[in-house]
Amino acid sequence: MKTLQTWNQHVVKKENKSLVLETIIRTSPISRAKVASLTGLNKGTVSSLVSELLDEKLINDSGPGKSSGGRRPLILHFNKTAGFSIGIDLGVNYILGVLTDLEGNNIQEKTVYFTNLSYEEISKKLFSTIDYLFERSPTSAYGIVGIGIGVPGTVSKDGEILLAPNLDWKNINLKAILQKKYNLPVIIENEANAGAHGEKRFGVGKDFDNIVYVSVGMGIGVGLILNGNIYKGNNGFSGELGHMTIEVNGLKCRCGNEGCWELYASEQALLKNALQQGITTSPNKEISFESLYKLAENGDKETIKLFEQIGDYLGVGINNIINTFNPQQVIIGNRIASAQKWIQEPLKKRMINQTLWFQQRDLQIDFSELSTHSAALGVAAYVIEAFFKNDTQPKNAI
Amino acid sequence: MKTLQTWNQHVVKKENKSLVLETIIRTSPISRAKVASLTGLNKGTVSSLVSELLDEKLINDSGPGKSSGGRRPLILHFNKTAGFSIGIDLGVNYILGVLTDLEGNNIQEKTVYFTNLSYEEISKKLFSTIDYLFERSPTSAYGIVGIGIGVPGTVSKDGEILLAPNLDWKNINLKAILQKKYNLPVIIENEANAGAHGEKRFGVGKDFDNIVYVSVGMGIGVGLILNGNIYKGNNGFSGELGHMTIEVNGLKCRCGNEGCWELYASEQALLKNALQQGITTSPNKEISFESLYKLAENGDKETIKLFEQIGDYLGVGINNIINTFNPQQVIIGNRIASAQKWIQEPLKKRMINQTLWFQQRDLQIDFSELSTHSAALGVAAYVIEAFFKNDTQPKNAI
DNA sequence: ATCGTTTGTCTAGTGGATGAACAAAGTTTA
DNA sequence: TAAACTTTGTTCATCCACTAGACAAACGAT
Repeated sequence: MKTLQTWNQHVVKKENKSLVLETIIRTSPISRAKVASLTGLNKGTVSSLVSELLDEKLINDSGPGKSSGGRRPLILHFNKTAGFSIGIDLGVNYILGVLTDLEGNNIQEKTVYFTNLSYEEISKKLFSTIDYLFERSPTSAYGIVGIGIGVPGTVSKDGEILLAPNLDWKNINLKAILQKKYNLPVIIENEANAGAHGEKRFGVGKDFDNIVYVSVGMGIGVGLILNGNIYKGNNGFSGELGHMTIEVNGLKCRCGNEGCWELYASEQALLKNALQQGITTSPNKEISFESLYKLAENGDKETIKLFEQIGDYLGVGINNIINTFNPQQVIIGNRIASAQKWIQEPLKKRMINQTLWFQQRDLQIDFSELSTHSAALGVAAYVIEAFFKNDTQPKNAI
Repeated sequence: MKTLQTWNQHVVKKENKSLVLETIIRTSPISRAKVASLTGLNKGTVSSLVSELLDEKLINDSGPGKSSGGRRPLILHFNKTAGFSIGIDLGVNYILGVLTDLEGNNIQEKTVYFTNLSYEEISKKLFSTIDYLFERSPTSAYGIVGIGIGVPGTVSKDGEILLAPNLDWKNINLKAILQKKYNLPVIIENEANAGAHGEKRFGVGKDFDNIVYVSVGMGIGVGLILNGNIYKGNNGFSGELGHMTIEVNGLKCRCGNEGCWELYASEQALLKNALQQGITTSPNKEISFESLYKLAENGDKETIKLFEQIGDYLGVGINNIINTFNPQQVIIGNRIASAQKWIQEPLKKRMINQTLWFQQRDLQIDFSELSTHSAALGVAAYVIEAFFKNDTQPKNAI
């Protein structure tokens, strides 16, 4: 039995206050009268809610605006600097941290690169990145409203990192650790989910409600936005589409399965194929995504073919995804997005041949807009949303 | 911009009235006091809402019950016969119609079999099935509250059947036709979605919120319940998992794709393989699911192997589904469910080998409980739910 | 017989939305 | 330039739904 209770009457106020605030955020600068007509609320109701929001410093009044044939409106603005959010993309060999205002604008950022570090070393770098952003955050009414971390692995619903294979982490409760250290709300989210949310809020996914975000790095992660919300599955383990079987009795994967998609369509596959074909970049230098990218850029036919092959296999998996989710949009994100020019064509060709006609109606394939920042901005946005959800009841600004 | 407005204050009443009604339905027989404590609402509030529900004939008062040390409670019951619902499973070679009360109990049913009929002939049979159930419905306060149809094909959000390949139907607006003919609310739903809903409401899926219902008949359809709600995708075309690729460059499918799952794991595949192996049943008789079932039942090793092979391939696709959706439960439904004894083992074996360990936690594979009735009962339930959604504001019973 | 309990109704009170009136500050028109 | 209309935002009386608490009815326990 659900303990879900749809109760009382001052829920109405909370909801309406939320609605007013969201309307101001979306359409600011705006007058009280306009808010009333947009929301359908009474002018008086809006007036009183607005005055509370002003008290809470969440919005500003910038004085009279231009008249449209009557009394001049008092212009309201969202006070986007009433607080700040920290979003971290914790990658396999980098940490990207951003500091954003309450609108999600990137105010400060810092990237640290590394290779093969232990958990202790990485967490030290993580803490110093957070500290760095803390120090650079302007003073504000609410200060830092929370910390969000995107991780390349599976996260349970209570924020424990259960398995991050590429980091070699297992069962780490980063949420508890950070909450204790900083005494702030902390959100841990899968990197692909965070990226999907970032693209939806700030990138190419703005106008869509059913989005499949495919994060192609060394592995493949997928973030699903269904009916406008992230879908995490039962234990928060969804989106493990990198381990979808696309070839029965195919290559052996370390996950125990065979024929997994990410063995055919990720950076990992690209590098392996390049090695097998004996493609050489600079002598004595390890082959890498960047070096292959340069080779292709210089017109090396063999390398371009490798990228095209990745595109083709991406198409196979994406085709499955489309037949499963019937999304409005598929977004290819993470590093591979930079190779769009070679990947796009074979991918689309595979899709046109294989996807059911009625799935192609209103379907769009896009490449990431925020590029490497989508996950960090996405978790920062999650933090902001959580802040507002708990903050529509009056809270004291400084 | 969404026109979604979270507004006013008598929404509260509607919600609470819904809550009270649902509580009574779930836990009847029950007293007003118990409803109050279960919902968290005030006794007075419950009293007034209950009196409205009594006026609307949606609940009954059966007089005093047993005391537990104080005044005897007045026992409330859900008036499950205040109205009736019609649910139809429109199959490829049959029509199954059920008449249910408002609790979804099967009151009357009628099945018609046929082969290779035109749209006109089928719709005639459909109408006569509906008429049959109409005539047998008891008189009640609200009469028949609506008609629901489950169809083996894709249905758009406004109820148009876009493509039902096995019926050879295309772009048929059955909803408009029925609404006009019967002047009642009509719900058209994909058969797999309906089946999923049926199993969730009345079958093995009762206690789960993330369910994948795999309907294996001649083809494979999938109904997805995510976060407790049916997920239909952008255009209502989701769940076309029958056309998921499980073998690159595999068998050619009439959908234009290659290596589609349903070519390997459905009745269609079973029959084809039987033919190829030269398995003979009764001479001069066409091979069929039933005849193969009998052969296997009699211990024919070859035939059993065919079923096991289906189980294995079902496992491959289900494995993909699990890695995608991380559901709590997978339900195998439709006719193939009757072959559980041969299918179950190879299916589970494939899964244990291939599914990620953390996906197997809290995961359950079940076979359908309602068997052939899940889709019909499912749409009937949809109709009932739609009735209550529009009926929590007062409506006049007869 | 008395006391405590449970149930359901009733009444007064409260919080929040609404509509209308109104003042303030504009623009448009004659 | 004055009069008339418009637009904005506040105030106030009213309404609606929920709540708390009092109360009566009906029961069990001692």
